[in-house]
Amino acid sequence: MPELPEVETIRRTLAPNIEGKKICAVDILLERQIKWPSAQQFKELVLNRKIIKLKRRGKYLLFHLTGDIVMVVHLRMTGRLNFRTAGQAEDNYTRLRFVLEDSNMLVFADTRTLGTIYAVKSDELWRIGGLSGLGPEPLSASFTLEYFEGLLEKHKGNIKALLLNQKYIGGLGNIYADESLAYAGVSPKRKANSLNKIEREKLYQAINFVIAEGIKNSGTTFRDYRDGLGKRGSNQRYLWVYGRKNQPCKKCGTAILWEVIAGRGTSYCPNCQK
DNA sequence: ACAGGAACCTGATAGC
DNA sequence: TGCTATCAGGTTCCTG
Repeated sequence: MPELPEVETIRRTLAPNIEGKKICAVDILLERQIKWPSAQQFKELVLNRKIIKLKRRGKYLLFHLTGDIVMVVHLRMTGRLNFRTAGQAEDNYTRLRFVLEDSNMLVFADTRTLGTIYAVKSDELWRIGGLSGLGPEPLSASFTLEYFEGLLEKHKGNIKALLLNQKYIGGLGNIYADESLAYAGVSPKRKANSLNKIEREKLYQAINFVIAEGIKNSGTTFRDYRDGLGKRGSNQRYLWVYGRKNQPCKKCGTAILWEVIAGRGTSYCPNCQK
């Protein structure tokens, strides 16, 4: 569910509440969401350690703990991380609960149970394949126009599939891929290497723009997404195409189309996006 | 390299 | 009201 802006918002809302706190208890309610190591070993690795720093890479959250341990969380479609003060009601679909030294809690809840959680020594992050192979992310120094142009020139596959591929660009998902293409005026059906120089530049700027706006608006809440304190994002108000099937394009009034492209539901304006 | 489909899961909603 | 089909902010694995 959450893409880069949502995960970044979760990071920002959680960090001040959990950094510097010790994990005093771990309740694992659904063991299979712990992907590495075993549930028992996971518990031993994180218990009684202090959360030094909460970082993010792409759609992954990295909890840096004392003793060179890193707990890594990927929320997939419906995962949530919630900071709960001692008296607050239990989340529905709680799968994992961390009780902190001040008796507040960090709760992992996940309706569809697709989220994945790991704990590794900091020199064993390579065990998490999707994380170690992550491409440069929008707004970062390594995501240059030169890199992006080279990427598009090298690939003759579908542009939308390329934008969604985390090893090429880290952090874009279905919403922001569709929005980027809409802002750039590029059809999601195009082949990556068919974009000319102007289109490549427009798309590069569009990606950085929609991600920055998404962060500024605290993420996009369609259904499940909430920040680390349970609040909704507001970016859904500003979307051009995603979730707007049959509604008029905000630019030209043409009805937004929806169809499956590159295996994902895709929204676009057939008039503005060529 | 690339495309397409299935798998992993549960729940909301649209349509009949 | 009640069934069925489809869809969902993701990723990985398999086949062709």
